[in-house]
Amino acid sequence: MANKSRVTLEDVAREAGVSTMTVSRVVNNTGKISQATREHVQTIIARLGYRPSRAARALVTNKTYLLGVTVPDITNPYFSTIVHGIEDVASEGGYSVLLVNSNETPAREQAALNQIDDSTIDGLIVCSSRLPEDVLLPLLEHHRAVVSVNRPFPKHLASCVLARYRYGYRSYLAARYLAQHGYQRIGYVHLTRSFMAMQIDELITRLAADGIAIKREWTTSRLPTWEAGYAAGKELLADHPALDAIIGGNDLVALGVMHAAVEMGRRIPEDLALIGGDDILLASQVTPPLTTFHVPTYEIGVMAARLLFARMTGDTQYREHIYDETLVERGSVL
Amino acid sequence: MANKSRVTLEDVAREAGVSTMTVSRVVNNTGKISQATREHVQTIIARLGYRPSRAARALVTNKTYLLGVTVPDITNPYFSTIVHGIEDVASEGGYSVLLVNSNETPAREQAALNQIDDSTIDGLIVCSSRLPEDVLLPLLEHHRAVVSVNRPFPKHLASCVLARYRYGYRSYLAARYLAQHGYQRIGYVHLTRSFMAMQIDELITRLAADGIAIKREWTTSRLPTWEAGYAAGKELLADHPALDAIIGGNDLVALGVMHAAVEMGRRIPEDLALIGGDDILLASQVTPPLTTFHVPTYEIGVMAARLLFARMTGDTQYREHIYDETLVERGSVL
DNA sequence: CTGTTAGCGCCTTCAG
DNA sequence: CTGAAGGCGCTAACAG
Repeated sequence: MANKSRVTLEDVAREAGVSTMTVSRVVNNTGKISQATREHVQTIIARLGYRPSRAARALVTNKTYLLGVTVPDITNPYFSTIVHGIEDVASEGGYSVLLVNSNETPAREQAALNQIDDSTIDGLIVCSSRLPEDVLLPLLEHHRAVVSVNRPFPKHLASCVLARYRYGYRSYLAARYLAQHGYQRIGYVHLTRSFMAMQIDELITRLAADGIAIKREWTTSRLPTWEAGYAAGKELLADHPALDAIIGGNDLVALGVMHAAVEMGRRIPEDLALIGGDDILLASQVTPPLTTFHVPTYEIGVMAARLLFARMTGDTQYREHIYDETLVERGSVL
Repeated sequence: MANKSRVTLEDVAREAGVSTMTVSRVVNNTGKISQATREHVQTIIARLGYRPSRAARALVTNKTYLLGVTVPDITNPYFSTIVHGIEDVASEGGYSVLLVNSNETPAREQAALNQIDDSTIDGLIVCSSRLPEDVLLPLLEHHRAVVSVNRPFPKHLASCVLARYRYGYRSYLAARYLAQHGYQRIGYVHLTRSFMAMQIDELITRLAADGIAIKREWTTSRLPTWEAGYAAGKELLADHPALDAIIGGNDLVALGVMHAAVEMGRRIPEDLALIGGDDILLASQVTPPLTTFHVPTYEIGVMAARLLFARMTGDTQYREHIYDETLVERGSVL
């Protein structure tokens, strides 16, 4: 490192008395090389401390060995576990992960996607994008391979990992479950910008068809964070003290509501029942433990990466991986 | 994208009737360009959908606008929050983050670092590396700028973000705190491979000097995960039922111990006191809430990124950012 | 088995 | 204000 500039193939070739191609072949284990020259070249490589330039390689081979992954919030255990799954598969295949954490800010997601194109990464996994279709789709067209998690896409653009029904279908199931258990006034914290979550109006309509009445005022739309859930809980319970159950769009939100409720003197589940979603560790550790929907988060990441690799290796078929969200009955409902 | 190959500077130049340099200048907003040609070129760029190749740029400018970040476990909220902080600063500066999640596997950390060099990223932040010095240091020498989090490095190699005393000093403080509160038989779950955590023997020795006796058998060394803590709790409490307090190397571990203890019929804190470290959300939400050490995790990420940018922009001075870990007294200690 | 010739797409340098 | 030449470090495609 004392020398000013990088050791190149040419340096090695000169020193070894061979051509750059021979060195290149040794480095890449390509073509036929006599054992003698191979070893000789390897010695020189070691002595000079040569390391191939990924930038130069990328330029000529058009491959970066990088996968892009966008998530709205890496701090959310739901997403960090997905990333973990992706990472495991990627690293097996010799790939690294370029992480884009948009921090629940669509503008930032857009900016990041805008500067990452097919010369930066070989493939892209978009998790729960918060961008509207008309800005998202054009940004994806520059890429050779795309996989979407938790959001359906035009089939020619990307393969998808999706919940069996819809991501938000579980809110509907949760409401029915609560109704069956005798709860009458059910509140709902919808997740803002989640394109998969059931919209509030639709939920109300469908439940009405089942004879379950939820009022508009009992619902609110928030970011998928604990803090947002906490604030939602405070407001909902202050404005509508008669609520006897609240459905959170995910565990973080439901747990925030739980904290608010306890602070306000409600007993869970006697005074207020709670249901979340995602089954994060925290959900199982609070008292009472939170009834929620289990989601195979790690597998979602693994499957997304697999679907991406399939696309990257020329499989242009649209493929889908459907996962199930299963109710985990715990103590937050009577 | 129907066309087989990428639109290049040359395509734009030809179409616009100018040289590639002119186009390049327009793209990069460099040098003096007449308003007329600038606009003309921009039109062509838009029409052709030209996007500069990052690979080609990287080759000639030697800059990738990528920061490498290695963490042992992205699923650990401690690290995902640090990454969040790094990401925020990076994206402000137009940088993206290349994430290496070694999954608590040193071999994987090594493999990943080995294929990421200064032609891949412009700078590297190494968080809580689990690699021994003799394999880690050589891997870092290839990089232009390195920052270490939670592990001291030779000053010429990297700037550092470190806990004021040592990362593991808090275990010592925790033991003293427990002793002051009347606990006599204090167990300790040390974090395996953490280079900053106080070694078990040292902790015992120092505490002995303070008149606090901890037996070797009351301690164990585990991975920094909830599951590992749970297993440790089961074993420690089964083998040494007389323990009246246990210190976890971090919150995840301490919370695992708590769960095990409750399952085994212990009341917290009456039968068993618990102290963790990191102050993750989960710690504040269990019952009773966990006494722990607050760590400014997000700021650690921010500072690490700032120190890295300083190094990348030619500041070769060794710099250090020291953060404090402050005890948060909650309900898991009488 | 090994070497030669051409670029990959862009920017740096130096002329105009 | 604009252009021509050259090269970043590597590999693909041909020769030998």
